[in-house]
Amino acid sequence: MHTEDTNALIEQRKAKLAALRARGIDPFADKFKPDIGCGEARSRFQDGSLAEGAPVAVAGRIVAHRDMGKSQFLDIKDYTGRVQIYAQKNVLGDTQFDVLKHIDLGDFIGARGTMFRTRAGEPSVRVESFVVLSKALRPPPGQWYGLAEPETRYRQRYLDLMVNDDVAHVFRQRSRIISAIRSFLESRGFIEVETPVMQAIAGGAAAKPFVTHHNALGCDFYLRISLELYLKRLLVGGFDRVFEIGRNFRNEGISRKHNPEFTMLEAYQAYGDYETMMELVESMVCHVAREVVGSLLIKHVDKEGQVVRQIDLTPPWRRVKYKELVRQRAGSDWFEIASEQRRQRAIELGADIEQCTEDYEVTQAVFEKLIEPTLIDPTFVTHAPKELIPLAKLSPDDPTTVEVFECCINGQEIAPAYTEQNDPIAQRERLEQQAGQERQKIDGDFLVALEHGMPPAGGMGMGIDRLCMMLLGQESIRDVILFPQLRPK
RNA sequence: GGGUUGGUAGCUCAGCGGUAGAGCAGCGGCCUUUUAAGCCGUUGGUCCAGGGUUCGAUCCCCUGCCAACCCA
Repeated sequence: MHTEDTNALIEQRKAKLAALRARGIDPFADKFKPDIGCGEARSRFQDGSLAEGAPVAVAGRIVAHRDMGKSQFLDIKDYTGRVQIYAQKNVLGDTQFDVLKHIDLGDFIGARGTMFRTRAGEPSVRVESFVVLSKALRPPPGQWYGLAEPETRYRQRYLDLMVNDDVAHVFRQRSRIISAIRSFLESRGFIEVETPVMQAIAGGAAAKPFVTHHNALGCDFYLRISLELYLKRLLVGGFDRVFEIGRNFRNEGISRKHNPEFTMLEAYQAYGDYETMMELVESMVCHVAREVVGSLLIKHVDKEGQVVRQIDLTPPWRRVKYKELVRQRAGSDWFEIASEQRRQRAIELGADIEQCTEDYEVTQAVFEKLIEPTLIDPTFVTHAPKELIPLAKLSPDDPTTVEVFECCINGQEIAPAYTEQNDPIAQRERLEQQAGQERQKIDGDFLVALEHGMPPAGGMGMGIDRLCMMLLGQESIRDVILFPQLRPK
């Protein structure tokens, strides 16, 4: 990034700014109220709802400039799209026409005029007057080749959005996805809440937290790693259907699938269970896909436009038990053989078990490495081993497993859900077991809340960023987060 | 943390052991229906940094920094 103001292009623009001011024009002072969007004016002229000669006032950023001498064409762009405006010397007069000499790509202008069609058939605004609304002192990235360098795209996302329309489209779609989720949950009687981001104990998941310090209280806080334990407190309080869409923070690596801060949806429904949540997740994702993508068939394409992956969201979604999937992939005797044999076989299969100390972790490594990436169409993987999930209820028909599912789509975990544990004594035991010696990690206040009585409930979480990747065909989480985490410059 | 690739003009990229190139943008000129406008002319560089090899390094070697991707 070039921040030194010694650049010649910047100097030239500053000189133009000074020239405008010398003429009594302050390019930042003018207010201008457009009465129609740029793209809107163009499309409405095309469909006939805006007639030849109709007066319009449009404003936008100059994205192209074709100087014909005594007339000029400029493309201006706003949120609705772009439109061509046509400035003629004999209409504007020498003085105003001359102002265009001090205009650059990237500047904002507002123009009044009338709609007409050029000889080439382009809907255009014949400019009768215009004002400079903002002078850009730095040049925009090239319009034709765009902006390709990933670092600049992420670090200066505004430039990426300015010139890469497909990128802007992804983020508008993301906004619509979150909006569709909200309206879906609200239509089912859920209320949206906000719970603390700074927590004395970061619970609800196994992840390394970020630490911060509160000066006045003289103590450290953690940025939350999940929303779960506070939303359950609200179930205790009588909010039977709650959800929160919020940022979680995990102090771990950065990858194609991981950003240190990411957006999570969690929803809890009293008197529901994990099967209730299956219906909820399936209906919600289908609702969002129909609303935003307009189809239950999601196509991912490469740079050449070739379809590289197709995801079929048509319900009902496949439901399969965790152990069943593992047996299919790793051998029908997987759970019968000795622990050492499992380890050996996991290595032969190519799973990475170097970090694994417990038996269930070996199985989980097989699942993560060899099974999860193959689950492209939506799959509810149910009945996970109880060791994996300490906040769920044991399954009555197989008490080595819990009443949960992990919804996998696009080869990624997208939504876990449980029949929530509401037995305070069993919950305390599970958490203490998990915490091992480190007693401080247990959220005692949460357990007190459970002791006051939590209704039976189903709960679900959903990684919004990964959902967006799946629905919008993006292969990196950085392409669905406006400002992904980067090393500070 | 490991591997791979890369860092050259505002943007996108070539190039190469012999004093740095293109397109676009910019600047000057011509042009009143262009749309990646066109035509003529032209400015612009710490070739990421440091060290080494060499008569000579943007290029080869080493180290470092930064980034992207993959793996952990």
